[in-house]
Amino acid sequence: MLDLKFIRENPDLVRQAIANKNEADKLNELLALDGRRRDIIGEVEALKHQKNVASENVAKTKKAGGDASDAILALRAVSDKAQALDESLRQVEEQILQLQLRIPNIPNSDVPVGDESANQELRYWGERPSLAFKPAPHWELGETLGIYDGAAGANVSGSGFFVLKGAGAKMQRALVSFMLDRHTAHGYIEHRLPYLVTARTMQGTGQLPKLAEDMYHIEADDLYLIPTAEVPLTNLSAGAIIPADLLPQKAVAYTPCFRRESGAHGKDTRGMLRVHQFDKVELVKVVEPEHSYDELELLLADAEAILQALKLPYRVKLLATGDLSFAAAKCYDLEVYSAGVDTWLEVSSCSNFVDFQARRMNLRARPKGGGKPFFPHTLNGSGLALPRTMIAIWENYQTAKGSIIIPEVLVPYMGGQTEIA
RNA sequence: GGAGAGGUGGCCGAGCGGCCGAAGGCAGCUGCCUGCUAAGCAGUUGGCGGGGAAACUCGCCCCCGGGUUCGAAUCCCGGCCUCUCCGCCA
Repeated sequence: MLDLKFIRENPDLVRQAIANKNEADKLNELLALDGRRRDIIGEVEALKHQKNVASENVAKTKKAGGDASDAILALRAVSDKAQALDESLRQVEEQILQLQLRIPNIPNSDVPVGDESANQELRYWGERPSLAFKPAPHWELGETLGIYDGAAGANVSGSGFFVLKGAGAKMQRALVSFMLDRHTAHGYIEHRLPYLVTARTMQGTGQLPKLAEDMYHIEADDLYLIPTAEVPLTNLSAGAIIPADLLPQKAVAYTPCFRRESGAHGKDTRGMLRVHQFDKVELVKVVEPEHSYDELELLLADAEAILQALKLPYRVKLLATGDLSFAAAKCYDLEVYSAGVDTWLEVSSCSNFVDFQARRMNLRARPKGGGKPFFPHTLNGSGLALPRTMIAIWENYQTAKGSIIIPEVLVPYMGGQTEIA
């Protein structure tokens, strides 16, 4: 979230960001509450000071063996009044927090303003495959080869779930291992994470309160299934003050991701394009504020390296303000071209959240020589989302006879297998 | 799931309901001393918020949230977490 003081001092900037991100504008309400909050604080603290002084006098009187019953009687009134004020302060602060949690991050100045039509396609990499036959979509390929079973997924869990079998399942595992190996070679520390997290954790990275409808919630224990490893991975040190010389922290984790996709019914329903559960390898960085935009470029390059190694054609998009997520200040999307469905599939979003998430989760860092703790910047990016990466492999590497050539870098991870036929 | 123990500052560890934001120790920092290091001596070292240009000042913080009280680290209730034992279990 944004610093209350910053909001107070830069209302126009904040209002513009809200408009650019198409969020509800509750700024005036927030500012009014903030004024009330400070009024109450002034009052309640004066009262408490009075109370503290008088209370000390009671102690002294009693110690000296005197009678303090009059003073005590007078104090009771002051004490009650302070308590009542404290209660209204608590209420105002809760209201402020609820509003504050719904104010989006401010887009960085180099982010194009506008809706998704203002997104900038920055560059293309690789050649789209030129197939001498009409490429089949992955669900046809997969079902024919016996490596994908959509019906079985629906059978056990309903629509939006799928099953991989044989070489399909193995390729998914191969991709996970390959990605983890690449990223750890680039200095990311591998993590295994909980898939269920608390509401507080969801709030830390910005999923709650806004996206409550998009997540699976376990009622009995009040836990949420993670929609991305970003959530547990970024929150690992939430609430703590970490030594700044531990920065930058680079972490990678493979987890399944669970999404209700409540707003997306009827969209991309075939195959593995949009599903309720999918695997993803995620990169997270916690860095010094002054380096975060450089780190974003490096993060993007680390994600791109996977697509390049797999020889999959892709493009890089810089998202416009209207397409930017609630918590992000700047974001690049990586989209892979997939021949069967003949579209660009988003396989990674690389974002810089600056101090927005750190402030929400109260994650701070202590400067090397000591001094005031500061909010580090957090970043994340998929490296990469699995089903769509695999879709692109199946569809781009398919042959006229219906088999799939396995990308070279994956062959060692597939036990030497070079083709799925 | 059952029974017990415990959560205090960067760490260890004390703490009768009233100068306790908290003894003492360690670690850190600053002086002094000293060929260097160590030791010794003295001082110093938390977070958040309000006011102030600033020096500074006020309030809150002893796991969290309530309660009792003029006054709570200290008493009461609830929760969370950690540890030990038993049971169950991949």
